[in-house]
Amino acid sequence: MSRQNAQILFPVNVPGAFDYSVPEPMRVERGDFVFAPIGKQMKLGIVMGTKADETGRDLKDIAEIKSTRPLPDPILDFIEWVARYNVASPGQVLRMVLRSWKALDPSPIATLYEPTGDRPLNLTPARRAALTKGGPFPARASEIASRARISSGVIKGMVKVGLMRADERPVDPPYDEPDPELPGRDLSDAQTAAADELVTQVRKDRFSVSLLDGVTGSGKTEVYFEAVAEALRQGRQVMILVPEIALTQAGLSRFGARFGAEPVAWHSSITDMARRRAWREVASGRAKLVVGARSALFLPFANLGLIVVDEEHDTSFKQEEGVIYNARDMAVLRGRLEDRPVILASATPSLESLHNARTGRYAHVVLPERPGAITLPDIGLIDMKSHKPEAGSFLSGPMVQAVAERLSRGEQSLLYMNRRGYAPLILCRVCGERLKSPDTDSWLVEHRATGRAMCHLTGFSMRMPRTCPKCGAEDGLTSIGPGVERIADEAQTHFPQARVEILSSDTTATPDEIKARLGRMERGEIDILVGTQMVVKGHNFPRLTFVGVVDGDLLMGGADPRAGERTYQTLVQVAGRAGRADMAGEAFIQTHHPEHEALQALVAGDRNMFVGVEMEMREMLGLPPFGRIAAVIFWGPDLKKTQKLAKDFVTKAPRTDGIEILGPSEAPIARLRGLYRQRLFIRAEPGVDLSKYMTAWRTKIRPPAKYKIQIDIDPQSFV
DNA sequence: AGCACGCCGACT
DNA sequence: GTCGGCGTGCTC
Repeated sequence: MSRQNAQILFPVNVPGAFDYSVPEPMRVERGDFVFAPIGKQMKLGIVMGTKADETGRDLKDIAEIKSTRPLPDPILDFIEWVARYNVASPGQVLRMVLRSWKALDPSPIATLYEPTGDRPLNLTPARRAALTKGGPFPARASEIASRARISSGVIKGMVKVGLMRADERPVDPPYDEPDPELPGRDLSDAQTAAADELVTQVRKDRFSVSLLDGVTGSGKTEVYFEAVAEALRQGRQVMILVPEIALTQAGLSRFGARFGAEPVAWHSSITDMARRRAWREVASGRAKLVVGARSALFLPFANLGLIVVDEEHDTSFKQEEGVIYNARDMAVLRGRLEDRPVILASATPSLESLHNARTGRYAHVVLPERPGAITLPDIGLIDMKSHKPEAGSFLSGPMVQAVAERLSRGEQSLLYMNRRGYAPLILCRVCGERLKSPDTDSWLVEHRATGRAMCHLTGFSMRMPRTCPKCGAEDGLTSIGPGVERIADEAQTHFPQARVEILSSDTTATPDEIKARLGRMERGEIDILVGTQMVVKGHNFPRLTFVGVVDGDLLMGGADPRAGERTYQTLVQVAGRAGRADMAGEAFIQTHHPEHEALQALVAGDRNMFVGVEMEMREMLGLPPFGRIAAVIFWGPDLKKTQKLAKDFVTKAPRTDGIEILGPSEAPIARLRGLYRQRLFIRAEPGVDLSKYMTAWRTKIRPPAKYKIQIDIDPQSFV
């Protein structure tokens, strides 16, 4: 038998896999974890393929095979496809998969302690503290000690006298198994029919995509739970992707209630220990139900049975840094490579998914409104041209009137303002200076609650200055435009006796505060809640009967072709907060463009009308889903040279039919963290392999040091 | 990613 | 005169 050669992919940013020689008697196969020397270091890599050694090319030897189960074939394919599709290196994608590869080793063993249950009356204070404040058990002595503020010697002493039990156990125990046989909520006939359709797809056990399309309150979650239950019954694992914001304890407990066990949560801010445990249990196939943010896509499921993307239209599924990808699209890709069904669920599906459903590529499972259940409130538009508030105010007469009515009836109002802080612009009346973030073309936002001026893009923050930093004028700085804080102030001025609170994802608010605020809102202890995007999702406030959208135009204007779609989706979700229980709801949207089709469709409660107009526009312009778009951003420290890089790049464009180049031009945020930014759009006709085209193009030019070319396939953000 | 080589500022 | 700052390039 001849010596084996192996292609090894390392989790580093190199163009592809490297060739190594496999010393006999070692044999490797695709998916094996190996250690091999790369440069001066020994690194973990994955065998992507093997072949017999031909010409004795001088290759380094693989050092060691790790005796763990190999990565399954579908995820290896997935790594290569994701890299190719998004014009990234496979090594970067592998890095996302191997985030917690240390979990391959057996779980570390630790001595864990738990109370025996014995509770004599005459406990010393330290021992009592260990039992009452030391939990949850079992835990390491050091954890119990720090929670109970005692020394760990106390715990050892308690073992001796039989108050605690010590056990050698794996630190990463398996999770509780979800139980698919627990009864779900009662489903209506329409829901049962939809659930049956999804269950049928799961039973087929093959790749398929179903778009589960149902208005807020139609019970989408309960319906796809049936498909989840079916996959669990088959003994398979289920991956559920949700927008980051939905990964709250409240969001997860819905799953716990249905399946009798909390799902495994995966997102960017879990602890290292939780991450390692989750990765290990997912890779072994023991973790059955995983609910995660977009990065959960890269978990190495051993036995995947179903993928669900909840709120599939949500923009937070787009990763904008590092490897740029759209998790919704990659979820469909993963489903195809795993040959398993995918469910995309939304009350306001993306136009791309709707198009795929209409052309028959996706199954379209539509949930009608539940009879008797109140869904969308009555929606009215307030034309701000005829209902102009006085200067420095932002709530129109009809809006204030609507809130006043709710107050007098003891009902709640929600004012939606998708801008954090007090005012988005600080302007000097004397010299006209606009306060900006250092080295960045982005205004500083005034935050009165903290007395600071902050950049929401770079995280820069400073004490709110008293004098103009440019001309030194005192009292020249004015706050321009509204943020949630300012709207809350204005509401409080109108209604001094009302209980007004703010809900925004701000640095000042801890998760506990936010939870407490939501609780107060649910219990009716708040009259007027002023909130950002954060209030949009999933909360049910039974006494909320009025939603006021302060600025219905925020997302419109500008050159973003998805603005209309996003406005529509956001407004449907916001308006849907009102009147979910048995009280009728009403929503007002303040706008300068009441004629806009997104708003007209909203008032008419006619999604098809909006979708029709929007699709026509997209088709005419050759935009997705009727064509494909890529964006290229050029970054560099010198404006002229960055412009030149962009122009040179354009001259190197491979000549192909069906490609149109738009630009280059200055990016909307023309300078960020000291770097200038130029931007280019590429529009491709449907038949063109845009990823392949961009890859070929990218290899033709090498940016000078400190200059960067970033490619974004299917951009969502036009900033 | 991480390691080495490289070319310019503050130390004995 | 050297130590070391991190900017740049390379790893089968």
